[in-house]
Amino acid sequence: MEDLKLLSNLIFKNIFVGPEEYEAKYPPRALPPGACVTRFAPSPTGFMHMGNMFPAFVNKLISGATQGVFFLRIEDTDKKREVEDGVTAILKGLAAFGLEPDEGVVAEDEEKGAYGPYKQSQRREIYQAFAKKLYEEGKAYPCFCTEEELNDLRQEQEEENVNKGYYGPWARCSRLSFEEQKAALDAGKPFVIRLRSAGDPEKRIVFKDLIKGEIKMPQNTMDVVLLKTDGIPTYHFAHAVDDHLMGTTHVIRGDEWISSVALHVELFAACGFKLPKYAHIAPLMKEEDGSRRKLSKRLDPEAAVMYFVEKGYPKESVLEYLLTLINSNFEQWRSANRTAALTDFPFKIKKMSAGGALFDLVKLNDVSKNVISFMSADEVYDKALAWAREYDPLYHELLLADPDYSKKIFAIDRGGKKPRKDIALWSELKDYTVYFFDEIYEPQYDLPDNISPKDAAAILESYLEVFNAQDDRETWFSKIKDICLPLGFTPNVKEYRKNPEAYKGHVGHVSSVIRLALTSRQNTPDLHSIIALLGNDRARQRLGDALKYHSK
RNA sequence: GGCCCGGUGGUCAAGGGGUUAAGACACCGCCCUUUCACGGCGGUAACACGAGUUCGAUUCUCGUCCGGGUCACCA
Repeated sequence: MEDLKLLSNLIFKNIFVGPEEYEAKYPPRALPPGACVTRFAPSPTGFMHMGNMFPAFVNKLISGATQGVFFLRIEDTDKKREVEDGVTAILKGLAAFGLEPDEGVVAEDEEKGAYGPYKQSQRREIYQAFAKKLYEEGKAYPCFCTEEELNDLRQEQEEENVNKGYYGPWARCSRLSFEEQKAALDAGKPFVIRLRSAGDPEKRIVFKDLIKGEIKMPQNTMDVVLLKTDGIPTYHFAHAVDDHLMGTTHVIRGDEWISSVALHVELFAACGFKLPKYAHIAPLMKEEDGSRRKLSKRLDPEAAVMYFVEKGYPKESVLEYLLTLINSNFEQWRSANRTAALTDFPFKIKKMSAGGALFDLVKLNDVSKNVISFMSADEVYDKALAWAREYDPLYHELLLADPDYSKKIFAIDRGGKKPRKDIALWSELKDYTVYFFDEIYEPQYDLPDNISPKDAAAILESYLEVFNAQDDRETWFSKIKDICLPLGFTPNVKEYRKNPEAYKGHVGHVSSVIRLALTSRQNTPDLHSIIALLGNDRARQRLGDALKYHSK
């Protein structure tokens, strides 16, 4: 007994605060019944990508739907992989999609909440305290095996064709006596702390995954590393200690973690912690060469969360698209509640699909067009402006020069029962509205195949004679109809279809010539509105320029 | 290889012993229409395979196949 205490203090130096004190310091949360405490726990190893963003969103959704708490914990236990400004990158990615945590790390060196610190690198003593207790209870032991020894072990196991790992008869250090432990310690040998697994390979654990349902698998038998040589915990041990102390009720993470649940079950039991509920989310997939694979942070540009920000997808669009993947009944709800806030959607984790979905940019675009079509002109202006400030300075300047004018542009064909749905990204907007801005507009004088320059000139000439930008819609269009017949076109489209030989074309073709002259586009929103915005002088100028060109 | 998870149209998916197997995206056609969009109507297209249970399996069970994940002092 004395030996144990002595060794314990030798192994866990300067650990004077015990687990009981931490338990007291972090009491259970006072939350309404049914409230879920969820978390996002990334390691700061690079940019945010869809692979974490997706689960983060689900976590946020669940806590939000239950008046719970969503906190951010930084798992910076691997200094080798850590990246500079990693926390900032995570925070930025989260903020770009409105997924700010309620609690936890909120800036590179700032956090809020009573269950911190929320960076694992600052929780070393806590893990040590719990590991020390485990050691004293005989549930953990120091292991002095070197990397080479471990490699040899693995090779040996490979040759004997048995499961690889540090366990049972292969776990040499688990049988070290106090004397041997002490001797190694005194010799200054580096060591890790391992779990002394009590698992029985013949027995199975059963747990209920909130998404996948009942899962059975063999008990854990591995004497996994709890504390690394540097005294910092591995993911598994940190998960147990942190999620217990922080009061996490629901652990929602990618399903690559499913196979470690057996370990986590043992760890929680060994520590005397109540097991949280688990939900494992299938990964987002990508199709390539006919087969699918997990969306790759390294290989796929669209995996990066900032890719969507740069492209100019409104954050609502991305979230909404993700929701169509997350909850099978979201689209139905959305079509019944066109303008309701996303947070009003009655999210149910049970409705999540167990299989991995292909990430479909085409569908995203469709969702985005819908989202934008329901925005007001002011909203479009504000959001496009914010995007342009960051990613298109020239366009930003143009929008800013005359906000009122810009808003009128965005108001065309917007707000009615059947709004246009042709913008999916802010980055499309400049090209889409280019003819409204003289600074960037370069007229082009192409014509449709069935219109000769001579006819075009004739149309423009006749039109200029009657043109007035102040005309109301009806007058405006009747003037166009009126010039048709004398020029050999018919104002009646149906008539033309019946009898195409009799005419050069119909009013649509005439309009096309005018549209082309004014915008250099075959397709535009409502021409009458465009003319009104362009104003008399500018419109006349453009019509005249085109006339000059075609008369050559 | 061991252990897990998954498999309904091209994609996302509803359904869960008896259904004409929803809906959305994409695609095609028609209608509306001065263009494009929007909208409306319609169309092509699916239960991986094989056994078993059952009067009856897409649904339940088993096996096969295929896809994915995991077997670190990484998370």
